[in-house]
Amino acid sequence: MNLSKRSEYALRALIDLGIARELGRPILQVAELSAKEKLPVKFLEQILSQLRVAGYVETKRGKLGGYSLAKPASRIKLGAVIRLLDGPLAPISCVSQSAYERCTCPDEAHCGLRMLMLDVRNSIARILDRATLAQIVEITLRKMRRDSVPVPFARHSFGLNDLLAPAVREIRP
Amino acid sequence: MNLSKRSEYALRALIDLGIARELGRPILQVAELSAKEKLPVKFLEQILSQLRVAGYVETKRGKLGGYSLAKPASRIKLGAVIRLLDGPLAPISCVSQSAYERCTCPDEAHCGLRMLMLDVRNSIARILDRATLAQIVEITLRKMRRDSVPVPFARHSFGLNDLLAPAVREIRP
DNA sequence: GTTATCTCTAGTCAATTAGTAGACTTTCGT
DNA sequence: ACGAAAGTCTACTAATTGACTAGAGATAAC
Repeated sequence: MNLSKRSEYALRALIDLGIARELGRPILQVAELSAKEKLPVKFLEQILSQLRVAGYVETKRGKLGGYSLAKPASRIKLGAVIRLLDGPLAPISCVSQSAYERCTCPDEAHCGLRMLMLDVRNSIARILDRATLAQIVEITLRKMRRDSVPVPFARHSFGLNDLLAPAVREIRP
Repeated sequence: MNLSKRSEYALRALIDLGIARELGRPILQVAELSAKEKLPVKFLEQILSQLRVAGYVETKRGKLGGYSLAKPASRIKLGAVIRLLDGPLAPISCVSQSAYERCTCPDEAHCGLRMLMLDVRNSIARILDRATLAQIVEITLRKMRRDSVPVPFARHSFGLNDLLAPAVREIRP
């Protein structure tokens, strides 16, 4: 019942992009994302690239480039993202909607295991296919504010730029 | 979100043992189980052995031996079986009850992904930790009877013995 | 034209999965 | 007591997947 790291990182990145956009920073760089979530840069790049091909993110190349969401967060279903990266949500393929495959059991219609797993798969899909990125972003931000936790990626909080800028200024007076 | 073959086969075998007991055949041999479910014999043996160590099945060794349930089917929780063979039900370990592990995210309490996955894990666990072998067996048998499908392992239906016995009689008159 | 970014392709390394193989032990029927 | 038919135990393996790592190339800002 595992979520792969790929999916996990993809979801984290999307959530960050959603938060950042909400706070007026539509574009983030891989370096920022990987720093915040402590993820391997190159691996994350691959994942973001896959998300781009699938139409979830857009990129701006070159200096001052970065990634941004390619569509409204309310139209990004988390179930679809997981399916893209990890394949079907169903625990066994004979109960998958998106990638059904017959299994070896002699009679699917009377297979107790299948009935059980169908229940599990529906339950997972109900949650994941309803949850949108917008919902997660909203809940996260609300919780952070309620608990007065500093919100990441806000333009006026300390971020990578705030930390680096003074040093740069000293080097080039 | 995958169930491994190990778990799948274990569950199938347990369900068969439950059905067989219900029909007055408390003991089944690996050969019967693997024939019915079309599973590799030796692999299934390993799995049954693991189920024995964990206290789910008992064995009778030697000729006419075989496997039987070691406790009432109503006391076998399917979630526990899956945990034994596949590890935690949770999609990511920071939401596991049985094997919690901190993840790399900076702040668990305000992690949107974690909230979502907690929801998923609870939903899976609710189903799997409530479902007992007895329930699955009962539902399966009811469905089979309703649809007038021949029930496997019944003492008076055609089974392995019925198929083999005539041949044996001819060889030894 | 230099520097900071993303892009693409390939390679690696370890773990996991799904088995196989075979010698060994136990028990039943005769 | 013996042989056939069961389960037991340990080891091996082959293929796949997962989680990266490496590095040359393209693009855009300054």
